[in-house]
Amino acid sequence: MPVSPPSVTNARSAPARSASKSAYKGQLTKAAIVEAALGLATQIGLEGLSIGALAEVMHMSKSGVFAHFGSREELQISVVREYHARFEEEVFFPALRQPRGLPRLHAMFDNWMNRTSVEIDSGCIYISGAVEFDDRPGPVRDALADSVRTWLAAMHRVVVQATDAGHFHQDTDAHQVVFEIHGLILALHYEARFLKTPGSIARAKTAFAGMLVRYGSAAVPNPSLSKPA
Amino acid sequence: MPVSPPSVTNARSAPARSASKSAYKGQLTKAAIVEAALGLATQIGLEGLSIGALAEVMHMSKSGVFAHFGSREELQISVVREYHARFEEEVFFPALRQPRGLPRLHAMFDNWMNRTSVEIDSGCIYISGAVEFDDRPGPVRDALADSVRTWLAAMHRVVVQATDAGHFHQDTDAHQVVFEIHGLILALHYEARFLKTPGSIARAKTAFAGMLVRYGSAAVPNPSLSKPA
DNA sequence: TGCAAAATAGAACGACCGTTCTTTTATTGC
DNA sequence: GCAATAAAAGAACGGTCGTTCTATTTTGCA
Repeated sequence: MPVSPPSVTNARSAPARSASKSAYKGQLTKAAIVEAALGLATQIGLEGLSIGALAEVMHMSKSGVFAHFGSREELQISVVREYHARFEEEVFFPALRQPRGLPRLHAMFDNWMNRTSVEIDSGCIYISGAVEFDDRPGPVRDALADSVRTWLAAMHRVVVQATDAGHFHQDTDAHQVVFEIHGLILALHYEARFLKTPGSIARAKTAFAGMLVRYGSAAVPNPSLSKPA
Repeated sequence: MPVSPPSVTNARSAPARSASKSAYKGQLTKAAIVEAALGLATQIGLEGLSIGALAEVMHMSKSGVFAHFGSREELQISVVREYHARFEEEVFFPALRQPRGLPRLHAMFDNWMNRTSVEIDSGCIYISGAVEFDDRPGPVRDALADSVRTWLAAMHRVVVQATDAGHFHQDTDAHQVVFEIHGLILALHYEARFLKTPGSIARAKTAFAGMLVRYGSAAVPNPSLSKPA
């Protein structure tokens, strides 16, 4: 299950005093640093994220920032985890309130696309991180890949449910559907953010609607083809 | 027209002696440097490309390498131009030997996908560059975006021709087709290179075949749906 | 209020970066 | 082969980076 706690855990200064009782100020500071780091990382990438720049944003000293993580790598991992949590919060969990099958899949795609639309300005670390770490093994790459795989697996589950519910052809390859949806999001991000091609959001929506027609069972007309609100 | 000469032009040491007659050794060296730089850039990105590392590969001094370009930015632009030339050579020009319309489009996709398959190991600077420069204005970004736009425009032209030839529905939106094909390539690159998902190449092929069915005119059955050789 | 521990600051390190300048070597044209 | 010129090397610069170490300040708890 793609559930991860907010996880404000320290790298070096773990209190270790039996149960975590007192909310040290350091943890709040660390959370604020991670938030700022996430903002920087979405713009300039996880690799472009520097402790010096982060310290400046936080009005802190480099060593003050550094002490919270113990290494730049640990900082990057914290950023990935924070991004993962927000992605779930914004894209995955709300979709669970929709009924299984096609409506839920449609909600997941809409939420994902809305987030990507925002990220036309801010950037997406699942996409930039994939490029930065695609042949750089290590814990950062692992954290990134695990997050993305978790999300794609969640989508896959929903597609299977849609097929079982008769919303898709019985012989629908769920992995194939997820692959193609992923491609739409990637194309949207590429063309809108890099090429600045107008109308990319509409293209992604149109393509998704076309996918539903192609994979949709003829017996059961697709209930959520019309744009929701 | 997406045609660019090999363009071995110097930044600082332009001979300027009327017509360029003598083939200075420096131009050969520069071409070799660009080739090595292209190899490095595909692996670690245009931003990761450093003159020091490049000098080491070339068994030259940093300043020796540097003198050929005058700036790192100029080096990066040279790499982009070289990549552009090879992309044309490998993907675009061979497809022109196919008849207009669907066969040519199919060849373009196949060539593009074959190249992307190779780049699962080596990396694609059209993709990594988009992430590295998506909010970093300047001549490198411009060179990259121009190259990609040129290529997408070429694909668009071919789709229009396929529609005119009756291979696609008469109301086919060519930009939409190009958008979706682009998405397939991006998904292939992402899932194969970063996530290491097996079978991604087959997924891209399957999705393209599905696209042909969806956009294909019912009157004229698609001649090149079967895999070519 | 006082004391221990946590949080932060500050300075310094070695490494690598792109770039500049000067000097030496290699190449070209006559 | 010689002189002119291009190509390459070498050393040094200012800058940023992640990290380490020590000192100082702030916090939390009795």
